Amino acid sequence: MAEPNSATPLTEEEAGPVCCPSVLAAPLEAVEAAELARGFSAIGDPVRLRVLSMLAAAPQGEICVCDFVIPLAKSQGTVSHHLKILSEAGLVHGDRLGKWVWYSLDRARLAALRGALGS
Amino acid sequence: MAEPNSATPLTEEEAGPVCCPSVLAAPLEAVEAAELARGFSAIGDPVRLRVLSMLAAAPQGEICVCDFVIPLAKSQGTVSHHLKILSEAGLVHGDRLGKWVWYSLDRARLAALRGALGS
DNA sequence: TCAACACATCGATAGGTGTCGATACTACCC
DNA sequence: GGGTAGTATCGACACCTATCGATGTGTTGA
Repeated sequence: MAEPNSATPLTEEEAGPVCCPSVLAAPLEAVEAAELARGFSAIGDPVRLRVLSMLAAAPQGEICVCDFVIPLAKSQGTVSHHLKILSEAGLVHGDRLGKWVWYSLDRARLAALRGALGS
Repeated sequence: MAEPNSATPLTEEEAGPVCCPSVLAAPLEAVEAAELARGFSAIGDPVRLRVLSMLAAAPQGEICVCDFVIPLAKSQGTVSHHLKILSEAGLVHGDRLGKWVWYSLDRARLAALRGALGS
C-alpha cells in the first residue's frame, strides 16, 4: 500500500482562495465536505427535487403547503417534513400569510451548490 | 385546501425540450426526479465528496483505492463501498492495472448534475 | 505452486430517513 | 369564544445506509 502515487495534492494557495468550497478546486477537508454534503443530500430525494422544480416554475414564485400535497401524492405531514429539510438547508424560505405558509425558492443557495460542482 | 394558487404550471413545450432534466426548467415528473435524486444522493455524502475532490485534484487524474484509505480515515471495505456507489452513479470509473484499480473522475457526468441545477 | 498484496463482497450492526396517522399549534371567521 | 382550516410536530414503523471486520477473488512475483 505504498507504491502508487504519493504526489502531494495542491495546497490551498495553489488552488486559489476558498470562497465557496468547490469539489473541483482542491481536496475538501472533512468539515467542508460535511457542509456541502448536507446541501446535496437535501436535494438527493425525488420528492424534494420536485418541490424545488415546482417552486422554480411557479409563476408567482411561491407555493403554499397545501398545493404540494396532491401533486406530490404525499401526506400533509410528509410534505411539511420535506419542506423543513429544504428550509434548514437554506434552499427554500417560508412566509406565513394568514392561515397559509408560502414557500419560495432560494435561487442563490441553489446556485451556490451548482457552483460547488464546477467553475 | 383549495383557495390559493391553481395557476397551471408550464407545459413541457412552453419550457423547452427536455434534453437533460433540469430542476429549474419545468416541474419534474416522478421518474425524472428519481433519476436526478440518485445522482445527487451519490454526492450527498461527505466521504464521497472528498473522493471526488481528491480525484479532481489528482495531477495524473486518477487514484488507486489504496491511496484513499489513509486520507479518508475509513476502512478499505468502506472506501470500496463508496467507490462502488460513485461508480454506479456514473461519477467515477475504475480501471484495473495489475493488482491496482485506478479510479478517475467523470467530469461530464458531474457537469450534467451541475447543469440540472441551473442553466 | 504458493505466498503476498490489492480490491471486492459479505454479514452484522447502529444510526439515519421517508412515510403515515394522530395530535398540537396558529390564524381566520362567525 | 368556538368552530374551521392550514401547518407543524410527534410517535411508530419499515427501510435504507455507513461502517467495520472477516472472507472471497484476482493478480503479481518468487
